[in-house]
Amino acid sequence: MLDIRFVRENPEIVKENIRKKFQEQKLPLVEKALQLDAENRAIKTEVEALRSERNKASKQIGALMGQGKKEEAEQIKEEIAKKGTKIEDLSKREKEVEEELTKVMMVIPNIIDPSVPIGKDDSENVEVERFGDPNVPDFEIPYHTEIMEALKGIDLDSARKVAGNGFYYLMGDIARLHSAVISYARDFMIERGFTYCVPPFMIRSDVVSGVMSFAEMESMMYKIEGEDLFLIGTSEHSMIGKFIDTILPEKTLPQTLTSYSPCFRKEKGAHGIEERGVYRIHQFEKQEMIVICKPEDSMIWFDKLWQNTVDLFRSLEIPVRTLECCSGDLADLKVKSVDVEAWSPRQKKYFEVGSCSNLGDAQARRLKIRISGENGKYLAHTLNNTVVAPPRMLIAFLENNLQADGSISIPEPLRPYMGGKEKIER
RNA sequence: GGAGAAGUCGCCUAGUUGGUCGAGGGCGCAUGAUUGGAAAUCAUGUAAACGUUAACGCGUUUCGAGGGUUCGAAUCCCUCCUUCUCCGCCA
Repeated sequence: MLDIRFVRENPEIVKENIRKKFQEQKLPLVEKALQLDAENRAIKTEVEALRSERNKASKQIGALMGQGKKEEAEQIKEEIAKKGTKIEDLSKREKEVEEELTKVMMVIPNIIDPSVPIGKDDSENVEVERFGDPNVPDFEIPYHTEIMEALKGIDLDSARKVAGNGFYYLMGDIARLHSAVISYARDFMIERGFTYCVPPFMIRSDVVSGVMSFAEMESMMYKIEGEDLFLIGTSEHSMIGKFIDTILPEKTLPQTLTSYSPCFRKEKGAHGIEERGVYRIHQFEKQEMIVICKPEDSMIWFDKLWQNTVDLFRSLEIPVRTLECCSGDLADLKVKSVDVEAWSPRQKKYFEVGSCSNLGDAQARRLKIRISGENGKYLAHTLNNTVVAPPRMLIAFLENNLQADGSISIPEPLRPYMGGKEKIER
């Protein structure tokens, strides 16, 4: 969500930004916002003048009543009553206009960073850098569920009976590996100075609309029946929500947090649930990192954040690359975003295992997350990034660590979390 | 889940027969005076959002949130949220 003042002063920049994101259908919204803004201010001027008049008169009545001059007071009362309906009408209109304006402002996309490549959709995302050699072994790598099943590590049939498609039972050493990865990732981030946090797994609707766009909400969030609660799609939601309506002193920044949570997603729309496996599912677990910082620091933090994920995967010998999200693929709230992708020796291509985003002040404006400093108060910047989401990362892990004999070698750093095991065998 | 109490300007607190209360006091903080310097003391100032203005300023709204009654609500009514105490239940 942009600042209405920015739109007022820079309508052409806002329009150009919409064009860059290939959302031409939203161009008329800019004019609409400007018109609603003008109307809003005109109404405010008028209604506030009327209210001012009424307030003065009310004070007069108070004074007269105090002096016992009832008749004079009654006279003024009548005069005010006549104007009352006009104030009411205007107030009503004021509210309508404000609501409409907010609605429009909610769907005008955030201004993207100048460094974001221009492109229509995900096919035009740009590879930035590769880390590690994408190796392909000389034996065949099966589909990840087959690797897991061979190790008695997954039961999708039971999961379908119990919860339906898009759920899983992880079993035995694979389940343990899953927990090991989460624990390892947690400690990895704690060592880098992040504060560990376990947040609420459900959040209220006002937080939901503060942290994501309406479109996202529709396609992602599960609502609890009969309650004003939603299951979180990622701990970013409750972690950024943690700062709703707060003014942070400058010296408390940056806030760097790493959080664990299960994540629940409808996955409605574009992709849907994959038929077999744990690539795209309704429920998974994730270690996340978020940063709240001063606006001038957000790009520095952006680079530090994705680097953390790259380092984590590299510490487990998994080749990765970074892929920059092009303008058309960038969610409306985001200023810049880069995906971390892991190498799949089976598919001989990279696939997404994490996403790092700089939201600028968009979430901060919706949630009123501000910073107080020497030069007054201003909106914070918010960022988030995946440390690791184990079910999906296990695909990369298993494919890259599979041995010719069907066993899985466990990289050194993970062994303490696996009871010292060096490999998982059939 | 049941019964009761409460939510005021960074913190503590005054304010319940509705009217000079957007709100008094204390602490904290800022500036100035005093001092060789500090402490102490004294003085002044100290919420946010929005509108308007070149600016000083002026105005509107906000006393947990949202509605209502009224010319006028921190004060009365309704709904919700949160906290505390007691009881019940339960990882």
